[in-house]
Amino acid sequence: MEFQIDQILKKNKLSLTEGRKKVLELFLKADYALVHAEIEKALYNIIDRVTVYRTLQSFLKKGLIHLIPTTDNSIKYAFTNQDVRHQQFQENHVHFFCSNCNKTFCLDNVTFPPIKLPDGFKEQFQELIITGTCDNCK
Amino acid sequence: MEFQIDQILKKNKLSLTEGRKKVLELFLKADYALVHAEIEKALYNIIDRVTVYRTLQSFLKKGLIHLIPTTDNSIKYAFTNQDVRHQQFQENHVHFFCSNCNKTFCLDNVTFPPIKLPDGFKEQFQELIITGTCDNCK
DNA sequence: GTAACTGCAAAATATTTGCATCCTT
DNA sequence: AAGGATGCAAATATTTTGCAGTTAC
Repeated sequence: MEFQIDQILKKNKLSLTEGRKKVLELFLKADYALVHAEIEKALYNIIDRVTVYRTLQSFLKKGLIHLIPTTDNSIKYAFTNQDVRHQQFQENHVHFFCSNCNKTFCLDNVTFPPIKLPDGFKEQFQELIITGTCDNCK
Repeated sequence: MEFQIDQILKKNKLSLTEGRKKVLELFLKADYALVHAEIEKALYNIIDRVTVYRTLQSFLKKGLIHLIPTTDNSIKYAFTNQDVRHQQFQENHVHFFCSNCNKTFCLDNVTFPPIKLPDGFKEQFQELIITGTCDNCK
């Protein structure tokens, strides 16, 4: 995995610092979206809270991770699947929020048809958020 | 409108206090979702910041307003259309986020077909967030 | 009259910024 | 060597809590 991590950072023109490697490792190991607090906690006394904020910003800017809409005043970040990156990322995207374990998953393989909008509204992209119970919690 | 405000509060078993009337009035006048900061600002030196927090909580609990997922670490509250309340509220719901004016609208009349999920995932409800430019900003 | 609501103060959290130092390239 | 990244401290911003006083019914 270390090799993969370095590759991803290089490909995105991000310098290979310890903090970035650690944060990226967390995203690769998790199959669900992360919030700042989880990352901060996981890397407690390894990298600083502020560095986590800045690392997330730089990952976001590169498109390495993306934001997932939430209703709970948190920001959820999900690793952007490198394969779908140029295909679906800017288009329709499906996320699943498990109301039991509170985890959010990207459903990269699920698609949905575009929806017709009222006059005057012009769409850029659509994202679907499905709430329910996930595979682990069923 | 005053009559309407009182009616809505009564119907929802909420006492008719000045603060609640003012907050509800804002929701009725706006055709888009509000965030705490907007409400606080609009009612500056009329009702306290803390009361706004508590009023939003009580409206939420009654279903008078509902949450809209956002990616920007804010909580957006939209007035729940009384007509669709028992029909669509717990089911599929469509919101439109205008990337120009940053306002979010409920599209009560737009519907979409349910999406098939991978095995193990069980859905409760789905909500679609469409980003683009709204009627006012076109 | 009583329970619920409100305002104020303060505590607790969360996020951002500045700056000196360290690390990657 | 140089620019960018980091840690620490501190400034801001946001949200929650406690409590005494007030209001709705």
